[in-house]
Order: sequence, then C-alpha cells, then structure tokens
Amino acid sequence: MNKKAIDSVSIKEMDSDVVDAVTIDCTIFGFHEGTLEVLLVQHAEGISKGKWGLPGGWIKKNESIDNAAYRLLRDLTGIDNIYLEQLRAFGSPERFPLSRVITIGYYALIKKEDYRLTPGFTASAVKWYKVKEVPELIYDHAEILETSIKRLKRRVRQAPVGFNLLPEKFTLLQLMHLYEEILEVEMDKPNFRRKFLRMKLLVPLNEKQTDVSHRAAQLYKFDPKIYKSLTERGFNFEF
Amino acid sequence: MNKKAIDSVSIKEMDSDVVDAVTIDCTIFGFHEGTLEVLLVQHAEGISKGKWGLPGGWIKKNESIDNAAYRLLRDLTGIDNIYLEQLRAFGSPERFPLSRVITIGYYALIKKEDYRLTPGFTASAVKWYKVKEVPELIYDHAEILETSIKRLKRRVRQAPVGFNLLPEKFTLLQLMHLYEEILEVEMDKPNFRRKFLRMKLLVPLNEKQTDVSHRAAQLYKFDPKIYKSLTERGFNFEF
DNA sequence: TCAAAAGTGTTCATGATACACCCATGA
DNA sequence: TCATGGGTGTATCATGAACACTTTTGA
Repeated sequence: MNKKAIDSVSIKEMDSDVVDAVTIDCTIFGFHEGTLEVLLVQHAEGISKGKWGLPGGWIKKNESIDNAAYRLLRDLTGIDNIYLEQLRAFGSPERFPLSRVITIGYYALIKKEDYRLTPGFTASAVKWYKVKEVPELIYDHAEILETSIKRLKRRVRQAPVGFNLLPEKFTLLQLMHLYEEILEVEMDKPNFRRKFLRMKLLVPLNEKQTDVSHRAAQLYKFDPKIYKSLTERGFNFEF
Repeated sequence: MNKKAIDSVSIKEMDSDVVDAVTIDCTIFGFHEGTLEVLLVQHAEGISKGKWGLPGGWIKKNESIDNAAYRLLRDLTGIDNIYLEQLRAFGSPERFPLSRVITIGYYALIKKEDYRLTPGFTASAVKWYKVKEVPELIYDHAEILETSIKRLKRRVRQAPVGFNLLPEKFTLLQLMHLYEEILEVEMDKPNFRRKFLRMKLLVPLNEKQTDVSHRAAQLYKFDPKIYKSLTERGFNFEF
C-alpha cells in the first residue's frame, strides 16, 4: 500500500506528475418570453478563437471557489447576489487540448431584467442563446451545459429556485410556463394553481396585470422568509 | 471587463496567482450489523500525524478524476468495481493550513464482505467507524463527510444504490433496515415489502435463510439489468 | 359579443399509512 | 410453547389527474 495514496497531507513535490491547473466554467440561465436561455461568450484569442463557450476563468489563491464564480459573474453581467450553485468538477485528461486542466462547473440563474451588458463589451462577444439552439461549444462545455440542465430540472422540483429566473412580480401562469419550459412537460392550469397556492409560498400583491386583452391576473411575489420557515419545518416540492 | 475572466482558454502564466493544487478525498461507506460505517485513515506523518481523516491523494496528469478515485480505493481496500460518485469540489482558502489546495470530494459504497485490509497495512492506520461515532477529523473532512451523508440520503431515494452496501443475497428486512439506518426513519414492514416488490427490481432466489430461530426469509438479489430497463422507461424511487 | 386567459368545483383513481392478523422455525 | 421475525389482508385517507364550468377584460 502506497502511503502517499492515503495521505493528502504531505506537501506536493515540486516536480510531481500531478494536476496543477483549475478553472471555473459557468452556465448562466435566463428566461425570456417563455424560453430558457443561456449566456455564451465568444473567445477572442487562443486556439478556440471565434468559437462559443461557457464563461469561465481561473481561481485566485485567496478566494474560495464559490467567490471566484461570483467574481466572474459580476465581471460578466454586472450583477451581484446571483443564484449560484456548484455542479461538480470535470476532469477528463483530454478535455483541454493544450494541457491538463480540471474545471469546476457552476450554474447560475439570473433575472434577465437585471442583466445589462458590461460597458466595453461588444454584443458579438457575449450572447444569449435559446437552450435548444446553442451552437457547437468548445472543449467539454456541451457536457457541462448538459449537466447544468439536468441539475436545474432536478433542483427546480426540490426548492423554489425558479423564482430567480422571473421578475419580482409575476402571475401564476408565468410561473407555470417556467416550470413547463424547464421540465419539458405540459401542466394542467387549475391543478398547478391549487398545488402551488397550497404551499403558501407566494405573497399576493395588491396589484393586477394591466393592458392585457383578457381578465387581468393577480400578481404575486415570492417571499424567501416564508420559504425559510417552511423548510425549517421540513418541506418538499414535487411536480 | 477583463478578457481573462471569460476566457479560460488562455494558458496560465508561470508566475500567476491562481490555484495549482488539487487532491481527492473519499468517504467510504460500509454497512455492518445494521449500522452505517465509514473507513477512516490515521495519518502517519506530516502536521496531522496521529489524527484521523478521509482517505485521499493526488490526481495524476494522465488519469481522470474518477479514475484517480478508483485507484485510491483499490490501493486502500483491494477492491475493484466499487460504487463511486463525485460530490463536489471543496475549496475554502483556509481548508488546508500549509498551502492552497482544492479537494474533490467523493463517496463510495462497498460490500464489507468483499473488503480486506491490504497486506502491509496495520489495523491502527485504517479503521471502520460508526457514522455516529467518528472522531474529530482533520481539515474540512467533517464537512466532506457531512456532505457525503446528505448525498447518500438523497441518492438512496432516487436509485437503488443501497444494494452496493449489502451482500449479494439479502432479505427484504435487511434491505429495510438499511433504508431505516441511512434515512434515520422507522418504516412499516408490510408496506415496505409491497412497495419494493411492486417495483420488480428484486429477483427472488431459490434459497431461504438457514440457521435462524424464526421463519426463514426468502433471499433476493438485485438485478442491474432490470433496473436499467426500468430507468429507460422512466422510473423513480421514493421512501 | 367574442376571444382569451383567469379562476373554481368536482369526480375518479392511485398510492401511502396504519394496523390486525396468521405462518414457520429454533430454543 | 414461546419468542422472533416472515409474510398477508384490509380499511382509511391524502393526493394527483382530468376536465367541465364560470368570470373578467380588451378589442
């Protein structure tokens, strides 16, 4: 038995044969006109010049991985307080052609209304794509995207994270369409209403839709305090 | 906007300020006499000499992360074909006191009957601990263990991974006790039977318990082919 | 008054839960 | 014959799915 194999404590030797490069790559989801979208960047230099990929970068020595991801997103979108979750590490030896690099995948949910292109950045370099219409991606980014979509599908059934994709005020139908789009299912409107309202997660506002050519719908907002108190008493979603 | 922030393609500079050390740490679960256990190692050298931690090690440049984890487990337990799943990366800047090291957490499920201490390894250096009785662990290993337990609880409700902790042949009650132990709940025997049998995942053997001072129970085995065909048609657990 | 979406009511089938009960086996 | 776990039957209740129906609003 090799002692080193079980002792991660020992300091890595200078000339060792082990992985020494780690990046972050992040899938950023948005929701626009009933469609799920992702934010892609076009690489401006290097061997993948002109190709599209997920935004990413290096992790600095004095920041946690999560904070590195937040920093990247802030730089890219200009938004703080983004919903962000780590997926896992991706580490096939061939994933990056020039050297051995492990990447840590993240996915983020943003309210597109809050998003603004950062000054100094041209529209051709950063672009929203519909999830079903993404172009070919560099390296293993298609796999990371695929994993992100799967994770989002799962996550959305366990906690009300979908709200991070909607504007502050929304109708029950908008919420249902979000779930339908993410989960790729059709839902029954009356049943969805009752099911969601029963959870008591939504706060009805003293406000209705305006300028719609049909009966105006009640607007709701999501109250994270209510969610917190419910989760503390044990709580679960399922659609 | 910093170009580097969104372009993980560019080769890392030699003297850069970014993370350059990655390890693996693995929680190994076993099940013995109705109790969930984990395999811990006692560090023989370095600053944490004498203390207990999860088995771990470095990732080699020519192997995937998963394969690094399999290699570590094979070296440690002598077993191939272990059930193994990545948790996520853990990367607080302070997690390792001597330098900046990111670790990728794994958890594994092994049939304890298959396990044998590798020759040249003394019992004092590797030991099974009951999950509820683990000693203080080095670095952030308590967090990794905690995450493993949570993940196992979740995973066991979605797929029949629990079988990887049981011997080849088992009774329905043994299976139920495994679920009770992992999920920390009490279950109803008749209902558990029916629920599990309805799934048609178990293959009844032409064999019963022997040498028990009560009615001998039917022995079952788990057929991965059946599980596969069921998952392809869409299938889900819930307890 | 029509179209379109908002919103309510009701029925039916399924599955979870609780628990009473009988069966086989060794000590 | 008793203790112990193996195994079956059944009544009750909660939930999800299907769908018919009424309401409100702008065009």
